[in-house]
Amino acid sequence: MAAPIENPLRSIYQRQPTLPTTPKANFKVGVDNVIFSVDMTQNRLLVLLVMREREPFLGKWNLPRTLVREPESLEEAAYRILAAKIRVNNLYLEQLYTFGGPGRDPRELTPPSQRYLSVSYFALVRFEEAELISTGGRGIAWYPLDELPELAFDHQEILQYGHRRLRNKLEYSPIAFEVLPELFTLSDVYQLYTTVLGENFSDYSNFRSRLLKLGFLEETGLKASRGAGRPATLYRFVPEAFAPLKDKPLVFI
Amino acid sequence: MAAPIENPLRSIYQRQPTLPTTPKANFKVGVDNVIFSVDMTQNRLLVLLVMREREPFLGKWNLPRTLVREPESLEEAAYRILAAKIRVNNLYLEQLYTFGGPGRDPRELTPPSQRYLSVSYFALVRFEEAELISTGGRGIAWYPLDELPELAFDHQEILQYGHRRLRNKLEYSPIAFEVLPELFTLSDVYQLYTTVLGENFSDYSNFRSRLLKLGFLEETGLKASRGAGRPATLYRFVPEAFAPLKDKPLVFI
DNA sequence: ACAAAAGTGTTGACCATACACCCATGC
DNA sequence: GCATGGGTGTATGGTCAACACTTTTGT
Repeated sequence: MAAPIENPLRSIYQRQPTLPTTPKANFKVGVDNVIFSVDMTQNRLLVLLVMREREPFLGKWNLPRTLVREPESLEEAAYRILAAKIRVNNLYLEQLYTFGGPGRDPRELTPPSQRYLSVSYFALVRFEEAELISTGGRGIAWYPLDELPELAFDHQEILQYGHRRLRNKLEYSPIAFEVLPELFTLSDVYQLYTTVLGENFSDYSNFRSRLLKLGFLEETGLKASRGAGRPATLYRFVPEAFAPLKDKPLVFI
Repeated sequence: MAAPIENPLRSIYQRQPTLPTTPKANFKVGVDNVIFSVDMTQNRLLVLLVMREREPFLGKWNLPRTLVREPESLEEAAYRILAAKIRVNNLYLEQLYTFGGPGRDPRELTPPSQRYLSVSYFALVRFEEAELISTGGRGIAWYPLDELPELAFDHQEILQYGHRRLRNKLEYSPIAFEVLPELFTLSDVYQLYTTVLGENFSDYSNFRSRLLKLGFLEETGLKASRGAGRPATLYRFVPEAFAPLKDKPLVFI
């Protein structure tokens, strides 16, 4: 996964080194969450956006965010905004990337000189159980990734970076099962993969046998009947069976 | 790559949310570099360490680091420390992870309350051309990864995280060629992989044919004779030939 | 001539892909 | 009984690990 803002090949001697006498910057640290979920009924990949209620960018959408408070860790701050916006029981959360260039936040222009750095987090939640918490009424919504509004700050970039991470993670780690219900059918899994990675990422029957051969899905014996067609077997993800595969290069494709 | 400090499965409702009235923390932002290089003559993986010259942890080793100054970006700060410690022409640099929990730095204990966050960067440089810059004489050295001294702060953790990233990157991206000389033999490449990933990661002849089949190494026609034995063909990395493979899941193993 | 290092080839096991086909249910 | 979605099987080609073998050099 390449970092988005870097050019690794640039020689360090093409740069004018910052004079060591420049004062050390003072930062406020924000945490920005890229929260994804998948609406399986409509096969849509969604991201959670919040309408800004103050300047700068009042009235524009942005990612759920907060400034880190005195006693809390970055991860705690990430959980805090998440919990302020939605109620969920299961989620996957990991740090994404840190954006810290000068000029990211227009508030930096007004003295006393203050820099704004933001550590972004990436989350995946179960759409069916995610209950949005409406504070005062308006201004929080799931947006399909292909119908995004214009975003404040550099949140477009952060979101793209998160999307790339989501697709990669799906291919080699079992985050899908954090977000599927306790019991699920194999076509549930297939659908989830399809809506995130796009159509024709793999044949259903091959996907199916590959997945089963990995050996961490347990047949429950229960069946799910959804309208017409043969009822599907319900499976359960078995973390203990997955553990030994943790560090191996997996391919769910 | 799992984040090191997180437990994704923990429910957010097991946490006591930070009261929104807690004041926003003020941060100094440090950049810590995990700088690797490979000594091919001795088959050793090395990391650059610096002896601390002030409190806290005076006299202990730590990663090269600096606080971000007013006008510079994170990446610029990373380049700045790197350039202050070594002179190189080629390097690979990318952001690693951000560590920001309270209590990481003992200086946080003395008021006025100030938090220290550190954004770590990961770098790979060419050992043969990396010239250490000795400032005042002592206190900067390449350490083999299996003979590390005790490190200050949480730098042991940062280093381990960097090491994990290095091994992963080596498997699916061409960073090795950033660090090999312009012209190299296939056993140079093999040796580099072996010293980073450990012995028996793959048979030489299989590694060789896999690598050549990828098609981004160009035979130069030149030969390298190193003592006894058949002279080896010198190859060159061709970035244009690699470009189309950029987003595909590569396996160098 | 022979040791040392580079480079080629072969084999059998496994795995991915693209399909064709069978099964259980609702209507 | 037929449409619908679930599930199984198979033939083809490719890839991978292990290992034997050939080639080109220095001494």
